Amino acid sequence: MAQNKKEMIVRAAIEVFRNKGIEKTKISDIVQVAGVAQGTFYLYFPSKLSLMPAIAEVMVEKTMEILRSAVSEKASFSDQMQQFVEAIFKINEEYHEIQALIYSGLASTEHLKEWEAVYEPIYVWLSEKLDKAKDTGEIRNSIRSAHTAKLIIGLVESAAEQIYLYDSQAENMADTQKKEVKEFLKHALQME
Amino acid sequence: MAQNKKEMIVRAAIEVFRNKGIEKTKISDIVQVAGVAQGTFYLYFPSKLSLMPAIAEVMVEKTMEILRSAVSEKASFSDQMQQFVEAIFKINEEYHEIQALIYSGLASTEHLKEWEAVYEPIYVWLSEKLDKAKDTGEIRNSIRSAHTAKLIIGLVESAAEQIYLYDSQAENMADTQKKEVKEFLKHALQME
Amino acid sequence: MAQNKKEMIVRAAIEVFRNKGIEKTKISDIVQVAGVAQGTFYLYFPSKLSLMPAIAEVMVEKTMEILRSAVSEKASFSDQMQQFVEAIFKINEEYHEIQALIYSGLASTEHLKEWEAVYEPIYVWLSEKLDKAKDTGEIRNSIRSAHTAKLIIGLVESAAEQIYLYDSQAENMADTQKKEVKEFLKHALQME
Amino acid sequence: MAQNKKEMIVRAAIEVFRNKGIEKTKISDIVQVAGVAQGTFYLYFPSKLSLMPAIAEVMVEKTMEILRSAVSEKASFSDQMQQFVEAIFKINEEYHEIQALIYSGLASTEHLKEWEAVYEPIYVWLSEKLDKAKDTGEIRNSIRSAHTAKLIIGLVESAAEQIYLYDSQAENMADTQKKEVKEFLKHALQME
DNA sequence: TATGAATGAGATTTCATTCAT
DNA sequence: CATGAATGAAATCTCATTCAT
Repeated sequence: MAQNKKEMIVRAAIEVFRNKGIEKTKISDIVQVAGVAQGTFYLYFPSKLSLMPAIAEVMVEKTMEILRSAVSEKASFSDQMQQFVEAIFKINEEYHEIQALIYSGLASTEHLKEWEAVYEPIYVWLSEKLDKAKDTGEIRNSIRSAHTAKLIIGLVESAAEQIYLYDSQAENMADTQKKEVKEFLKHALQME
Repeated sequence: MAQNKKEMIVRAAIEVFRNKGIEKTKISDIVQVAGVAQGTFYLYFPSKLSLMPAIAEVMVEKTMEILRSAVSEKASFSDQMQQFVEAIFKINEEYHEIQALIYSGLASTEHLKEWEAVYEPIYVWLSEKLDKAKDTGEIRNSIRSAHTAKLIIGLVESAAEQIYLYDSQAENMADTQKKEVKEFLKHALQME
Repeated sequence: MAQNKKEMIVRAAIEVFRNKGIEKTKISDIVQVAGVAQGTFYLYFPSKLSLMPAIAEVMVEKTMEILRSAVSEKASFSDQMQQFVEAIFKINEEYHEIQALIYSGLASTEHLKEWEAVYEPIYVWLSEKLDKAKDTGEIRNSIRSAHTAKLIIGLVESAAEQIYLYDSQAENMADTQKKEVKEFLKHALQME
Repeated sequence: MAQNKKEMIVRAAIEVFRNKGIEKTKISDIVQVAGVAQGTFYLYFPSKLSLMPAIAEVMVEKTMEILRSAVSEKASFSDQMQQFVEAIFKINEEYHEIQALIYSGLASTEHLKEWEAVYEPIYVWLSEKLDKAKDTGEIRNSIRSAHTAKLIIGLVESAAEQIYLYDSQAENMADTQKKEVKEFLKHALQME
C-alpha cells in the first residue's frame, strides 16, 4: 500500500502541475487529486520541490517507452533519427509544461547530481544508436557518441520547446521546425 | 531618482535570484538588497514575476554587448562561429543561474509574447550572420536563416548549460564540449 | 505605535497564559485578545516561547513595584522581612500561574542567561536590605548577602508555591505557612 | 512483557524529555527511543501529560534510594542535614532537567492531587527526622515538622536549581552555595 | 514619490490519535 | 497485545499587498 500512495501522489502532482503550474499549486491540491490525506504527503515528501526528482523519473520512463515504441529497431539510422525527432516533438507537445517545470524545479534544487542519474537512460539509449551507426558507416566516424547524444537531445528538445513556448501558431510551425531539425541533424552527423 | 530606484530593484532582483532561486526569493529580500522600502517595489512592479521581462532585457543587452565585442565583423563565418560558441559558453558560465531563472520565470509567466520580443535581437543578429554566409557561399544554401538561428542558439545554450548544470568537472569538460559543438555546427551548416 | 503593539501582545499573552496555560494557548488566542493581526505577532516574536523573557520582565517589574510599596523603608529589618514575606505570598496568590509558566518556559528555553539578568533587580534589592541589616547589627554578621538573598527568595517563593500549587485548602494554610516561613527566617538570619 | 513495554516507555520519556524538553517532545520521539510502535503508547497512556505521574514516581523512588543511602541513620541530626543537603544537590546535578520538567508538567496538569501523593514519601521522611531531632533536643522545639519539612525541601531544591539553571560557573559555585545553605539551615533550626 | 508597519488570507506543517492487520 | 501507515483537525508561519504618514 505504501508504495501505492507515494505513486498516487506523484501521479497527482504531475497532473496538477500541468494544469496550474508549480507556483500556483498547493499541496492541498495535490493530495485532493491523489485522494490521500494532507499529512500523508509529508510521509513521503518533505516539500513541494522534493517531488521533482520523482516526477522527472516518471517522465524519463514515459520518454523511454515512447522512444522504444516509436523508433524502429530495424530501420536505418537515418529513419531512426526521423522517428526520434518526431517522438521528441510529440512528447514535448504533450508534456511541455512538465518539461518546463522539471527544468525550473531543477533550477531550484540543490541536488543536481540526482538529475544527471535520472536522465542517464535517455543519453545511453541515443549513445548506443550512434555507436551502431558509426559501425555501419551510416554517420561520420569522428562522432563521439556520449557527447553528441547530449548535444542532439539538447538541440531537439530546445527546438521543440521553442515551438510550444514561444510561438503562437504552434501547429503550423511544428512541421517546419521538425523538418529543419532533421535537415540540421542530417548534415551535422553526415548521414548518407 | 525614480528611474534610479527601478534600476536598483532590477539589479537587486538579479542578485538575489541568482543566490536563492526565484521561488525562495521574497519581495522583502529584493527591496532589502536594493535599499528601498517594501512599498516602493509596487510603485514599479505589480508582482515578482513581472520583474522577469526587465531582467531578461538586461541579460539580452549584456549578451548582445558580449557578442558584438567577441565576434569579429571581419572574420570568416567559420571563425565567427567559433567565437560565437566561445562567447555563449562564457556568458553561460557567468550567468547560468540567471539563464535558468529566466527560463523558469518564463515558464510561469502567461505573457510569453513579451519574451519573444525580448530575445529577438539575438535571433536577428545570428540570422543576419547566416544570411551573409549564405551569400558568400560559406555555408550550404538550403539553410533557412531565421529557423536555423534559433536552432543554433538552442543547441549551443543547451550544450553550455549541460556543462554548468550537470557536470561536476565543469572546468575539464567545457573545452571538450565546446570543440564538440563547433564540430557539430561545422557539419550541420556544411561550412567549407 | 510599534512599541505599543509589542506591549499589547505581551499583555495579552500574560492574560491568556493565565487562563489556559501555555500548551493550550494558541498564537491566535493571543493576537485575538491583543487585537492585532496574526502576522503582527511574528513581527515581534518568532515563537510562543520567545515571549517568556518579555513576560518575565513584566513580572519582575510588577514584583519590584509591589515590594517597594509593601516594604517600608523606615521599618526595622525584622518588620521588613515580615512585609517581604507577605508581599511575595500576595504576588504568588495573584500570579502563581504566571510564576509557573515562567518557570516552565524557562525550562524549555535555551537562553538561560537572559533569565538571570531579568531577575537581577529582585536579588539586588534584597541583597541591599541584608547589607544594611548587617551594618545595623540586626542580623548575624556571617551572612553573605548576595547568596542569602537568592536563598531567601527561593525559600519564600517555593513556600508560597506549595500553598497554591499543592494544597487544596489554600486559604486556610496560607497564614500558617507564612508564619512558619517568618519564624524560619528569623532564626536563620538570627534576627534580634 | 506488558509491564516491560510500559517501563520502557517511561524510561524513554525521561530520556527524551531531558534532551528536548516537554513541549518539543513528540510521542513519536518517545516510542522511537523506547523501541515500540506508535500505537503501543496508547495501550498504556492516554496522553503525553499522563506520563508525568509515572515519571515523578520513578524520580521519587530514586530520590528516596539516594537519601536512604546517603543519610546515615546513626549520625547526629546536624550531620544528617549536611548529608541531606549534599544528597539533594547531587540529585539535582544529575537530574535537574527532570526536576524542571516535572515541575512544568505539574503546571500543565489538572490533577495536582496526584502530585502531592507522589511526593509524600520525601516529606514524610524528612518530617520524621525533624520529629526525632526535636525529641533529642537537637533542634528548637517550636518547629512544626510537617510544614518545616516542606520549607526545607523547597529551600534546598531551589538553592540547588539556582546553581544548575542560572549559574554558568556551576562547578565553582556549588560548594559555596551548599555551605551557605547548611549555615542557613543550622541557624533556622537552631541546631546545637 | 517613498515609506515600512501592519495586515490576514492562505499556505505549510505538525502530530496526537485511530484502526485494519 | 502489538503494529505503524494513514489520518486530518488544528496549529504555525509566510509574505504579497495595502495604506496612513
